[in-house]
Amino acid sequence: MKSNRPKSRENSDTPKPVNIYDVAKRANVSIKTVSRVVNGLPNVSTATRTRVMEAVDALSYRPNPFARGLASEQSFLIGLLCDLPAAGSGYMAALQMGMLARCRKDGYHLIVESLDAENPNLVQVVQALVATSNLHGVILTSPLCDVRELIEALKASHTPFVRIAPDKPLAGLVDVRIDDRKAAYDMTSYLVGLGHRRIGFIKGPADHGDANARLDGYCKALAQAGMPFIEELCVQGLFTYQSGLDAGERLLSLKKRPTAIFAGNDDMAAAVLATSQRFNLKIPQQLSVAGFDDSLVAQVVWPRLTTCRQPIEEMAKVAVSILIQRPTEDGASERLLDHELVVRESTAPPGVL
Amino acid sequence: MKSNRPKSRENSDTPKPVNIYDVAKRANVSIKTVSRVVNGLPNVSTATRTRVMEAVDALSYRPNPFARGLASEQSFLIGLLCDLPAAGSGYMAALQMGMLARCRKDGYHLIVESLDAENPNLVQVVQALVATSNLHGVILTSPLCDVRELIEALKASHTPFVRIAPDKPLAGLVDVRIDDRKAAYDMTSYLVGLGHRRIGFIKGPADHGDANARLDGYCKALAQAGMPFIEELCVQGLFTYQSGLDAGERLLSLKKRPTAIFAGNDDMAAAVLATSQRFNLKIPQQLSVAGFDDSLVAQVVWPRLTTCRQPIEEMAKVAVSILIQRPTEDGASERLLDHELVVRESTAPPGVL
DNA sequence: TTGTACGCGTTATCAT
DNA sequence: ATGATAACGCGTACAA
Repeated sequence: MKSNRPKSRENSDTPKPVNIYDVAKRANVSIKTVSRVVNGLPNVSTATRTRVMEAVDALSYRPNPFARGLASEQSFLIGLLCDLPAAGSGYMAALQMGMLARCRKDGYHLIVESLDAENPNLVQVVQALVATSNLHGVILTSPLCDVRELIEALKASHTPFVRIAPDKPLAGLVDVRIDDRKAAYDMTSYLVGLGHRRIGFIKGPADHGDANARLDGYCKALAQAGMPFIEELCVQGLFTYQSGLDAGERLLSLKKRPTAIFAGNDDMAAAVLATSQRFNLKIPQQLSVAGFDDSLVAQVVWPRLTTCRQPIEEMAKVAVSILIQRPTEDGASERLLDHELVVRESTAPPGVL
Repeated sequence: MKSNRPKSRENSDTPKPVNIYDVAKRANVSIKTVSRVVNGLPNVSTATRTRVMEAVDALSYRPNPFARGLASEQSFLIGLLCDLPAAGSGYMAALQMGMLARCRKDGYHLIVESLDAENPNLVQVVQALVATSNLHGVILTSPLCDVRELIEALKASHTPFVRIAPDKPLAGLVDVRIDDRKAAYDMTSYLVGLGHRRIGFIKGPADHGDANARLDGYCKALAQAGMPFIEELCVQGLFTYQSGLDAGERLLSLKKRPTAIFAGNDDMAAAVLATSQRFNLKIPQQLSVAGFDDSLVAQVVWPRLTTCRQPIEEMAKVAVSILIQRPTEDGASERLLDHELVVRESTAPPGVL
């Protein structure tokens, strides 16, 4: 016979890569039919289909992802791009959990990549990344999702991507987020409702997505309550614990110190807790503290933090779903998920002693 | 000319997948030569080499990973397998950071997969995973790294893997860890040195790698100090914050309560801090608390935790390095890294008021 | 030092 | 409903 080899290995000292030919032979059909069955395509008689399926798991055959990728441009790989400092946070961990769960459901895998938003040749890095890993889609988190050149590079590479909690909406992009403005508004209103009249606020980094919206919400709530926006009560933070320490110090050193402090995220709120210990302030009797995210720390500190829960895992799942379905090829879209106020022991009416 | 197609696209409405043929043509060489240059193989004159390299980045050519994988069995993918509950911890986050950094250095990518150690068909899941993703190597974390069937499955699949911080050494495996026993011994000795005579201990889950070694170290230190091991002072925990709450409660409810508590990890130590608030105990004046890991929480709580730092990122890097170099094809090996005692504000001599 | 030709395991086209 | 056969892009014996 001619050496027209339908492949298979006999010299088995190496395990035994079962391939589509083996299955075809065993089921007495062509490889194309096997392919159809494996990929759930129509036009196969139920008889052959079952016969093939039997062969498949008799041989415990798995399609080779490389061959598949090479032939079909499908990688089943979702890329998660996150900024270096954020990579270790509870927020990111929760995101990953959600993505993982959703990926698993459809046989996708998650590739994690940490980037440095400050890196001057960030674009190069990303280009190399998408080029060398053939991602099915990419998920961008803060603050990466607001870096213009990065977005342009991604667009140019024709890699679908969705942003989670971006700062500003941008033409033609698809975003997943909560209404940070409304959420911060709710929290501030809650504090006002408690009776607080001097409410401090610790901002997040100016380039950071949700941070600005939260500031807006804070302002709006004050305005609506007929309370003035007091410059000195609104200090800059960076979403890090350390920055929260500094911010807290500044707020608590004020001549007229606030009776409540609303921090832009939980890490900074936890820092305020620590700082108030140094100032010998009892929480919540002498000072109310609120955070944002409902991350792990919110429940680990004492007293536990009143905070605003983002449905982080849910957001992650939605983002992956969008990518998998490859919708809105061009049209922008925005998925707005619900937030939730979580009241714990760190807040109370002012002046209760 | 014959239709022996060196491929390339002219009808460019789709971007333009530059392939090795394009580069070859432009550099006036064969694809084999391009391949050699791209892969840094020898036997290429420096003249041609530079010519090829110019062509490469003139066209900004990137080898197609699928084709490469299909032809060479190289995936450049490292798999990180972690248990579901652990996935969100600071420990895992730190591990990832280290792995990411190391992977990047050699053009590898990190695929994260969360598994449920309790899942009865865990083995199936893992088999499917390695079969469908062609991992270059796999990293196992606690408690997955001590699940026998899992290890057997991995062995059978011929996927190289290394374990991080496993419980027991197993024949023929390669492990990366610190000396948990020694570390716990050091911490306990430190507390003894402070003058504590009743030292509580919160164990980690029995099936969890490092947990048992730490218990051993605790016992050894007591013995060496001529102190008895007191049953009621040693309570079970699960490495979770919640379990720490329970354990702390039990220890602090004792008739003769301990003057110091050494928790198996930081999360549980943080919980003890919270519980002692409820018992109105001043830390460290009335109770010393020590943790383990030096994770983020250790610095976020107040007072900050005295703890034992594991070089987590370093361990991660070492693990990846091992996988990349594919060493010790069969021989076992163990890399022992150094730990470090980090003394902060949560510990002090007993009875100082 | 350099090039030719084939194999890797799929998917897809186009007949049957 | 099913099958022969050509891509897909790269590595690599083997030849030159």
